[in-house]
Amino acid sequence: MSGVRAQQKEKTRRLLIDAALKQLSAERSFSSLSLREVAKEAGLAPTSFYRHFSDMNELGLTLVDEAGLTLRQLMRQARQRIAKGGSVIHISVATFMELIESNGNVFRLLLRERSGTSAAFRAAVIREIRYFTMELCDYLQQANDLDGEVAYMQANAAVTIVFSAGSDALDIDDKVVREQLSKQTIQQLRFIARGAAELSDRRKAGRKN
Amino acid sequence: MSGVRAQQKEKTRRLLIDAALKQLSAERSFSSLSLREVAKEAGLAPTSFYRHFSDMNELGLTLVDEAGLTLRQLMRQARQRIAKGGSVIHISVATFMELIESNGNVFRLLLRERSGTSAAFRAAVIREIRYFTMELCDYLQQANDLDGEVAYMQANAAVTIVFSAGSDALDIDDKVVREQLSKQTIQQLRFIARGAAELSDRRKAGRKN
DNA sequence: AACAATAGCGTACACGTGCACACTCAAATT
DNA sequence: AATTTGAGTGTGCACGTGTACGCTATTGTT
Repeated sequence: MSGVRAQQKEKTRRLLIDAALKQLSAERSFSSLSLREVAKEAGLAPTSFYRHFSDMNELGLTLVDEAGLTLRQLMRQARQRIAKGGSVIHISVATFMELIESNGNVFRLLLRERSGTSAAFRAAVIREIRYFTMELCDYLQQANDLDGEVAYMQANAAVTIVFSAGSDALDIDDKVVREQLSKQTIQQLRFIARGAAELSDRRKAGRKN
Repeated sequence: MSGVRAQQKEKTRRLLIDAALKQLSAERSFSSLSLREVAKEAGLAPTSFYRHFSDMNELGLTLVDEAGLTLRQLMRQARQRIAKGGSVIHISVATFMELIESNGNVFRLLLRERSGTSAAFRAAVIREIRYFTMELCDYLQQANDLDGEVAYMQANAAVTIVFSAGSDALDIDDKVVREQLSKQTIQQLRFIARGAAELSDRRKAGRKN
């Protein structure tokens, strides 16, 4: 196993993945992609596809995994910025919006497959979003000293709001309108943070009595 | 124009609409439906389809319109229940969850086409959701005497949370888990309501000084 | 050096698709 | 009563699809 062969295989595997990603757009969903199209874009014969994936489904799940990875990188990036000081909510929203702008099609993939027709896809997307939510939950719990259940509800609501805003942002070209959307999203996240903090306090007070 | 003919036409038009709705499911999206399938389900020859819709697209937009109608009926229904007394948030969530249970496929249609590949579909869905949001916004503004902009942000966030919960509910069979989801959603809506009320108060106080 | 494994190719097939076209025949109009 | 309209039919075409099959050529193993 010198690797010359395996290395080449990995290379064309990436070619296929990238070919699929490249064809994704606002007008083109993964499910509308055909095996032949992807193979062609990768410069392969249709039948060679099977040397790497048994199925378009398998390719799709790989893409979802990669998208989840992107999401986790985003979280790390946001944390680094936060460590340098500034409003947590503001920085998080800004970082997320930058993802939308630079990796719109990856995000679209997640949004679409979350409500798609394949149970496996839906489960995979939900899993990735859950990771994301859980990481935020831990952070909130520690940073704001929240009740665990309350922190989860806040994290869940926050992720929902941010993803929805991201979805809206995908259809907005005007930079000014986008900024407006960010501002609104930030305010909504503050609503949630405020409500969560109060409930957490009330619960803690209840326990002491 | 005695109507015997027009009446029959309307009847088979409904047949087509119902056929399409019938074929929608968790595993079957509208975009995956073919003209031939729909026509067959309606008991028509494929080519007869064109006497009623120029396109599958046109049928789809009609379905989205109907879904929007369903949404507005839901709002009315919730209001009637609220008038009889009880927690506004609780009743609203319960009513919405009933819609998910009885009209899951209609709701799925909205969710999917909102992030679909057709700009026209996306616009149509967004329009319907906006109507819904605006109606809620008016209600919140009047009932809670809120600042207009704040009321909109609250309505927008609330609809986002509820729709997301609805989307989750579609994949939950267990009634207990569903109830848990409802409880969580109610709590999240309270977070938002709390935060919105505070901001609105602060704004009003600011104006007086 | 001989052999096995395998990435990639080209051909071929059956299938479902949207849609064009030329019909029929009942309802509506004149 | 004569004519026009239009809802619904059946046939047929060109196209894109997934994938089975047998092949080549290169790498890895013995």
